[in-house]
Amino acid sequence: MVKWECRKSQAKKVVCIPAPAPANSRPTGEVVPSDLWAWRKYGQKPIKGSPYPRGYYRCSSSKGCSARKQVERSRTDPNMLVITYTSEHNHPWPTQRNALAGTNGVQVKDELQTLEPSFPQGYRPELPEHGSGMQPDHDFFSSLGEIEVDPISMLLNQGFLGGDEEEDNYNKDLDPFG
DNA sequence: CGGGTTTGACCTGCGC
DNA sequence: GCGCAGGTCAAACCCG
Repeated sequence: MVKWECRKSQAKKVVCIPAPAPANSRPTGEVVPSDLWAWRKYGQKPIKGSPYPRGYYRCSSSKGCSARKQVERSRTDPNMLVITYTSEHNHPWPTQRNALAGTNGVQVKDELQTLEPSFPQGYRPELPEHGSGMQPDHDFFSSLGEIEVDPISMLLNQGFLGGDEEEDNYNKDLDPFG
């Protein structure tokens, strides 16, 4: 499901997820399931070999965050989205989406708790607490990859994907179109 | 008014 | 060296 590519000393994570109902997507944009991080789109380009454009997003949760992600639609499976994560967040969790609510800074947890019931295996994301300070190169994101589970896959694994067949299919025939 | 999205231009890397 | 394709920037626009 999750693939890590360690080229040029930079980890790149590629995840394949089923695209939400087309009716949900915007005319020119792709609707991406919330992965708890706040993303700001900064570009879009048509990709050669793919009839669908690719969107470029940056993390807007934190100013100095270098986390980026690319969202493109699989051309073998128009109903599938391929999200590529580049770099990682240099901050724990969104500081302007839930934590900023003012009520408290643990609302993020609430969101995860909602997901928890779907994970009988007992997966519990380690939410870095905002008081313990955050390391510039926190391994949080990486650890997600180690266990091959991350917020977005969590959302999708709930039932969208029956298995890895779709992903496998995507990876083995990448050239039916030339 | 601020933040996010859209969209064209610009820059860079790679293959021929 | 040139052209292509991918990636990023930045200005304009839109929405809450």
